[in-house]
Amino acid sequence: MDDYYMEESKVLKAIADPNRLKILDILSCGEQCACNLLDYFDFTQPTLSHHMKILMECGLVMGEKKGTWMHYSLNLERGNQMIYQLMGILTSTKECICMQCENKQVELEDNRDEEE
Amino acid sequence: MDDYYMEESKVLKAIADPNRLKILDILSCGEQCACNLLDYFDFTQPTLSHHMKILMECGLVMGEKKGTWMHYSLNLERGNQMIYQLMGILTSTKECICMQCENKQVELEDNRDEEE
DNA sequence: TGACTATATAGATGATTATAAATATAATCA
DNA sequence: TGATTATATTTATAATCATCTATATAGTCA
Repeated sequence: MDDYYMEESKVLKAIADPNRLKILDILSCGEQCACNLLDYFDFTQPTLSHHMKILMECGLVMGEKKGTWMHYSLNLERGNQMIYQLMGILTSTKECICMQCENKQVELEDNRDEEE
Repeated sequence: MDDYYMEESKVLKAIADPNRLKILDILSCGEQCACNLLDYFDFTQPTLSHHMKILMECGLVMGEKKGTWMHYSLNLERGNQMIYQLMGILTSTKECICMQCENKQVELEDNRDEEE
């Protein structure tokens, strides 16, 4: 169960960086090569390469080498999956972790009784 | 403009941790006090306090002190806002950063001509 | 009041991360 | 072939982060 949070946190860690959010925003309008992407930023080429690797490792970005140029594009299916899972965490569902321990539910009800 | 990515990355950093995702999942079913939350985890009370502070600072969680107990609850409006902004970044929109530099668009078209 | 309980804060530590400089790889072109 | 260009990798460094121990704060109850 905790593996689920671990996996989701990996994708979120990948996008929890202003530079990588900007990269995703740029790619949302279509494929770009690394050299074009670099123009938007102040950092050096190795740093861009590092960020692209992180975005590719979590599956959000796909890379295709065309001759000398590396072309990057968004994997929208992966993006949708990430957002769907995030909404699942923020929403009360039958599968939710707080439904899986009856004692917890009882304690919760007890607390509510005390409050009102 | 870059401030936008900075702000969004702060919320994402806050949730990009497996323990904090689990906390959000638990809170999705309703308010909980800190003592109940702690039962789900292996770490110590000060560590929980630290995580709750981070979740509160980004506005995703609200805390209310009731006597000795601290009661935490999800701020769903903030959660929705976060997801909406995330979807905006992953979607091609008129406001998108890649639309704001005409040169970039020209370069992009040139690249496409070369490819096909 | 004093003892107890719940929570927060301070300070320290080990792990992870963003970045740059230097270097390596690999494709293109003269 | 050699020069140039685009990208990736390696290594080092400074910053950030998760966690712990110890301590402080503040509310409850006898």
